[in-house]
Amino acid sequence: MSSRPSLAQVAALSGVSVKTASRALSGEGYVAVETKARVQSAADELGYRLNRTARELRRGGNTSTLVGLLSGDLANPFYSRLASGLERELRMHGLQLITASTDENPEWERRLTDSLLERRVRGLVVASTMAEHGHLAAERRHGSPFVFVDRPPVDLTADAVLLDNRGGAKRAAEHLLERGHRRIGIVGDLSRLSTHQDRVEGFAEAMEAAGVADWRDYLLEDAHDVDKAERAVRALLARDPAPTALFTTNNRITTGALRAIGHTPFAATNKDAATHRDTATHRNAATDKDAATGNSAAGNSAAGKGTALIGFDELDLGDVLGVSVIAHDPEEMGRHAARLLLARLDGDDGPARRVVLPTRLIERSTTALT
Amino acid sequence: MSSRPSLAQVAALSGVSVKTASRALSGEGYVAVETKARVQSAADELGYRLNRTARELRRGGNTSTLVGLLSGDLANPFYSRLASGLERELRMHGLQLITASTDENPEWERRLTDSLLERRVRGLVVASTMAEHGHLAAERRHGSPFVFVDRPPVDLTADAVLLDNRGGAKRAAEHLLERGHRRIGIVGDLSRLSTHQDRVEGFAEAMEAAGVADWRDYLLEDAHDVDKAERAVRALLARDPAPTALFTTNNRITTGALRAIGHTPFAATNKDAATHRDTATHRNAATDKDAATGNSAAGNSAAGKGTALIGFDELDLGDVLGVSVIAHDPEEMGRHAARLLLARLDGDDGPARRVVLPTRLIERSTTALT
DNA sequence: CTGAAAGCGCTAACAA
DNA sequence: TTGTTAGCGCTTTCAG
Repeated sequence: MSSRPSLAQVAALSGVSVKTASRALSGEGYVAVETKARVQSAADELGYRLNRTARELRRGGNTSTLVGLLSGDLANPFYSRLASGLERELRMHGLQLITASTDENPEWERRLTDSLLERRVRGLVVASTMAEHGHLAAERRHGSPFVFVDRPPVDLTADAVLLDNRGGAKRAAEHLLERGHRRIGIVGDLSRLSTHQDRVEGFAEAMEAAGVADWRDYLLEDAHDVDKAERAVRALLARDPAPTALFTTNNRITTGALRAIGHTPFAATNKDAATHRDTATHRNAATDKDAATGNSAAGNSAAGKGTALIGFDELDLGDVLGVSVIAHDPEEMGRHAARLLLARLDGDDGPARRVVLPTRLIERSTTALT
Repeated sequence: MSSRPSLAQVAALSGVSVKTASRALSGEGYVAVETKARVQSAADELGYRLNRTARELRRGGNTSTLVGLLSGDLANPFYSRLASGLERELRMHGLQLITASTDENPEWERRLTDSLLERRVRGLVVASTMAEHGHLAAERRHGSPFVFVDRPPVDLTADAVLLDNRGGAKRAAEHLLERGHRRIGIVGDLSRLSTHQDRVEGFAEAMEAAGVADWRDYLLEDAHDVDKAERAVRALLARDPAPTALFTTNNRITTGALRAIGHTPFAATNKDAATHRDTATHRNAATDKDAATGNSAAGNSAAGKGTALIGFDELDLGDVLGVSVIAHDPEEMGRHAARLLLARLDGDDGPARRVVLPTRLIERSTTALT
């Protein structure tokens, strides 16, 4: 627990001035080889390690190598893949990522933003959950570049990497309409999120163009987690008349829907049940053998089995399961964000850029013609 | 792009000393309400923001609020869920997570570890990919607590949160053996990883207890990504005699195996193909309609369709797909790591602790009796 | 309640 | 090639 050795101690031990020690260790040059070796071994002996924060303080201004990322929750594959793409790209340029989860809570987002800025991050990538961003206007003047991802800035001009939400959702609806569906349920995330609104809009556009005026009857919103989504879908399928198809507007809702619909490959022998979902519950390495009691998937399969489904976001096992989706590339979004940021750090002071990434329809068995 | 205002500038503008400004803004007290208000408004006017690195430098020692996490790749759900659990727990205690991906490359790990230590992180959580950790012994004496996750430290005493890899793998093998399987293929990750070795050991124990001596004939290792795993499984199934069951030792290998085996729910109508896997490829929002050409999943279904399968790690849609797994809770591992770290930061200097988290068998349709 | 001086660990600027 | 001095932005210490 002895406190860390400083450069001064290394200098003392090797009998040189602090500055010489600094030069020797930071590879600045202009140090006799012999001196350098002596300093090096003194450093090793003491277990010396540069204090990067002190260096950055002295060097002043923009020398931090930290980039902040604010997003909903890393456990969501969309965010984690975004983070992965971003981190890798930054790492290649000597920058490090510091992540903070907001849990889609504006208050947390505000607090964490402050905290990252106090830490003098070099830039900030944010999948914002806030309604507006005027409060960041002052920051921009102080030279911290922001890149918005997934959701655009409101009341603020800044770079952004977005998805073609509207187009993707429209395509999803068209795909279902082409297959003859008219009563199409749509289950969405938090209604305040712009991504949600855009997806509903795109959906609406296709539906109205097809002359389906009452599509709102089958709209369910604010299904923010898998369980809520499962319940929402179940409720939707219980309607009379029931929808013949579903559009789920993100990966978690699609997961919930799949559970509700019971698109299980081997329904007859499937022994899995709702109790298995909570992997947080540990039961001492015991064997779980649930009989079919309370098996929600099987239980409802009669109701939803024939229901067509298409989801926004690709799923990890989407290909194996055969789920039709509107796919896009979260890693690419992260890489793009990194590139925009790096350009700013490189001195680019042009007008704010907005990149819109495409989506594509992947047609699989959940929307196959019967 | 004007540089950030410092406390001195706030002090100047409000006509007080630097120290008074400091007191006013950091809520230290002993400031006249009126003075405090004046300083506050000056700070607002200038857009002042505390420089936390300067504060930490001055306060000395262990005042950083940063905790580092080193792991393979956030895009892997195991790591991202671990990170999520860790981050949330730390956040509740005012600490922030800084993540770095090693891509299972020891060289990167070493470099990133150095970098994090130079940043004076308060502690380090590491899913190490290195063969030994003796080089960190010096660090421990300087008061930076390490917590190893998933894989234990080698040549170093430190806290660790591990899985019951051996027990879980043994249980998997027993489960298959109980169902009458004898020729069981086992596909594993990088053979140098201790987790892999432990899982193979557990598997071996059960196999040998059951009198299956030649299990190694069906062992394939170093299938580190989904594609490699898919190919490995395909090769295994092409053997004569082919294995009747498979044990895949992590989530990515299981994914690859599912693709190879083609456990698709609607095989007859499944239109998905290998080309869809690369979501990195964007094709301008176009519709992908692949005919069954080159559909690897369907193509091999004849070979592997009847093959039983159990995987280590839960899968996102494992319940819907009906895949039997040895499950555990990555978030819990993260939370545990946080707790161990927090205890150390709180002054706990007892002997190194080792937590072993249980696994549990979830029996689903891929190992159902036919 | 307020302030002046010193210093955290490091490096820029300027000497020698 | 090496050393000295000053100072990054903040807080501690000690006086007012």
